[in-house]
Amino acid sequence: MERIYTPEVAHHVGERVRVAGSLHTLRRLGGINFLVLRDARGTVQVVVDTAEALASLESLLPETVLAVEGLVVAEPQAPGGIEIRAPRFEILSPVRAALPFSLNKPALKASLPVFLDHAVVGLRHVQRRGLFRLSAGIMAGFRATLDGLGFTEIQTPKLVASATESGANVFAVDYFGQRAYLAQSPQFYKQIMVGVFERVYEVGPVFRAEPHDTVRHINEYVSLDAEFGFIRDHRDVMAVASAVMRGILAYLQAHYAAELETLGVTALPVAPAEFPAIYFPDAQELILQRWGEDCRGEPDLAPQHERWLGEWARTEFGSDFLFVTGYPMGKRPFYTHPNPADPAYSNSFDLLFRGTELVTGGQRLHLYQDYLDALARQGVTDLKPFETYLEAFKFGMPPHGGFAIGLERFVMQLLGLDNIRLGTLFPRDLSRLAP
RNA sequence: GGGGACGUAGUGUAGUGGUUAACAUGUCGGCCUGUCAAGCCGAAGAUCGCGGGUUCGAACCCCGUCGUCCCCGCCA
Repeated sequence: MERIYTPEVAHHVGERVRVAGSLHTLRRLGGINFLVLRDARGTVQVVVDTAEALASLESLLPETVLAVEGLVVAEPQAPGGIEIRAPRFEILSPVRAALPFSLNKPALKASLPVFLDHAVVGLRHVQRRGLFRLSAGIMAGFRATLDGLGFTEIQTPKLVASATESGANVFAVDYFGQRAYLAQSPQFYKQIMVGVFERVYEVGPVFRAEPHDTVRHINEYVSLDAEFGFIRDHRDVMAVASAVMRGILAYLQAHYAAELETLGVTALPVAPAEFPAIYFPDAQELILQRWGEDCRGEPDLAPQHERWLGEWARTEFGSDFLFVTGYPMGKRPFYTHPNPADPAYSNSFDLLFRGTELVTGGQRLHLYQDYLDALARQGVTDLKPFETYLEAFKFGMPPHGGFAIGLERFVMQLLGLDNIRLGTLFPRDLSRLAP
């Protein structure tokens, strides 16, 4: 008999069906017992009321993998109004060891380190599983939105020869006796590919060797990158970035309602047709006026400043999103395009989502000579590591720009997680390289 | 890299100097024919992270050490 998924069982009342999955829970009441079987899509109750059937489950613990054949019966007392009776069990993979923590309770009760140590089974919990389904939905929504805008998906190398993009620390690896690095971003390659496809995006891992230890940093994360040509300036990039955010949220609403419900998300973030934006120096002025902290002249915003600005966007514009534009040039990588009217500031932006930096982007330089000048200003004398990168500009690149979204941070802010590690399948941090 | 807090059964917690370290959950055994966080009865399970010190006496106080978490810097 062909196996069906648990949500389909309801369509087979009066028939015998075969379902397969994990033993979620077995409630033994004596003469009647209820086994709940969990598969990838849901759960179904199986009534076990004969000694033989019960004996076939003897000494099996939760997470035992089994197949069940039985008769589907409509029963008002059953969860979902449906249950399987007169079952025959086929044990596919018996479990006789107790789990480190219960997976069959509504809320998973394990501390963060315990959960992470046992993530291989902990991820099976319905809520954790739903969270990572949602994460898949964010990637799918990102792709769907950009596909609709004429972008081409690319995959660029994660093993790279030079680690010269910015100040961020990189992981060095041995590459057949040569020094190589794990890519800290696809920046160079995605720009190069604008010369090929004009509009590109990439979903892939990036590696940061920063020894930071906070609730919103990990050392390997998934970056949702986009880059495209023939822009006027960074405002065109912001328009696409906000369209992507709205596109992702709409995609979740359309295709991931069940996961959102499982995770208790009753309302999606407020993403207005046009996201509010504030110019970097104006943001600092606002912080002084509203919260009395003078950070004018500082090259960057501190996390507290971002939280304040997030509140402000919420109360002032009813938006969960806020662009901060024009970060000082000194704080941005060399490929950043300056503001022609105010060259100390850049044509770049951050997008704050509920008061945390979620997206960084901007207009890039596109003229060959500008790159040579920018690198010289950075004190770079050896252009050799930049050779392949610069070659693209030598042979003509359109005005372009792009942005990158941190996937796990998006999940974290969307679901109000306390720690980004909860939004990462197998997080890599200062002390965690396994599982 | 700088600062702060916390380490107690498998798991989550209580216990702030005094016999046998408590509760919930999980596990094991028993009862139970409508459970859905099942219920009731019983059992096992902790050298209180590790090492040293103070004390008649330490889970508790002190020092060291290891581990974990949080904040800042930095970033997505």
